[in-house]
Amino acid sequence: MNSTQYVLLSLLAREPLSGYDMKQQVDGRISFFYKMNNNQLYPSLSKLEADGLIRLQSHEKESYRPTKKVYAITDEGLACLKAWVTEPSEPEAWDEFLLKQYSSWLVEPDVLISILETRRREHEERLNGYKEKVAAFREQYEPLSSDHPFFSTVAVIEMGIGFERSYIEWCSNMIGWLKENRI
Amino acid sequence: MNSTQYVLLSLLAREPLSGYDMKQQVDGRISFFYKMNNNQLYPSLSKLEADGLIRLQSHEKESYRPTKKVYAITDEGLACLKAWVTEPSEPEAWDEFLLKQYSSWLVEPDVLISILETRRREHEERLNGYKEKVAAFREQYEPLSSDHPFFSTVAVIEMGIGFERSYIEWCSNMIGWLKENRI
DNA sequence: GCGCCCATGTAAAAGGTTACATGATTAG
DNA sequence: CTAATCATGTAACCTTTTACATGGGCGC
Repeated sequence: MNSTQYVLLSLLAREPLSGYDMKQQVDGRISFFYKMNNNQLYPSLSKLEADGLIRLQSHEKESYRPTKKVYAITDEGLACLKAWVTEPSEPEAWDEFLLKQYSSWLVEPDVLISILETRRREHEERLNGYKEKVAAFREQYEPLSSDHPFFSTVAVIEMGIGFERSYIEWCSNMIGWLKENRI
Repeated sequence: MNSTQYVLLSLLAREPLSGYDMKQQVDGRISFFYKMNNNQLYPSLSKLEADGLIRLQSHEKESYRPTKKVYAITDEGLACLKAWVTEPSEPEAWDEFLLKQYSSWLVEPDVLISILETRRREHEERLNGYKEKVAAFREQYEPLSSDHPFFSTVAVIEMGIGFERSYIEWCSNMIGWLKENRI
């Protein structure tokens, strides 16, 4: 199972769609963190169907158009998707985690909270690592001149720090929201 | 020219290194946004050398060890790297932009400032787009239940908002710093 | 008539991942 | 004597990207 297949399952978990419609949705709605092309799309659909994770719901020939094949997710497909979403991701895999979060509505709030807490801890560790690196650089090489390699090294790590901070904040917001609305 | 080749140029712009040392540096220092393996490494080095962008500086046989091939960047290589760094990246390509910023010390501050300002503007537009999307969702579907697909949709866009914000802030910090230290 | 939209797909090439291969030395 | 480190590389596989192919209808 590759990530394209999980994306297709994620979309079909929401509503039945044709291959063409799935591509439209990916392009229009989640293109900022995932891109798909026809080459991955149709073979992935065939494989999902062969594995029994999706099934052909209708096969309409609308007048002149090519037969539109609308697929729906099966119970096995839904179980497979749920298992993938709750399975831990590596901290580097931003996009995989985002894809999983796109199906977080399938997961029980308590399970989701514990996933988010683990994730937050990992990113707090990374954040501290980056902070230490930058502090060491700044101490040793102050003042930094913009034509020195370390200027860029520090700049790149600063970007990492920003991302980790917003990641951690997002986890906290999600956890807070889930705990408030759990009762 | 693929991104691996630019990474190698970025490292050699800082100091002469052997293939093995480049891999060590990538693994140890910039692994959080870039990964490299031997398969890409050695063919890329050969190609860069064939294209005259790097040259073999020394070819030492230290007693028992395999001959260590230390490469240095050429003037053509430096020009090529500089051209790549100043060339605009698409807003989606985070990692490419980060790689380019790793060599930003080669670029004149004024040029770098204008690159960062363009970049910031692009991300401000994206941020506004996401904000509008979330507002529309929240207005239509309040209150959001955590077992409804839109809960996840909104969550994912919120993460995008966080990233865009930290990106914009980083650009602003860089621009501010460069302007202060320009005189 | 030209190009775009719908809707399915395929082929070829480039890029990336995993694992293996050599071969000497040093640390346990 | 086993495993790890240094240092080069190759082979096989998987994924991704780019482009093409079909074919009718619709707007300009």
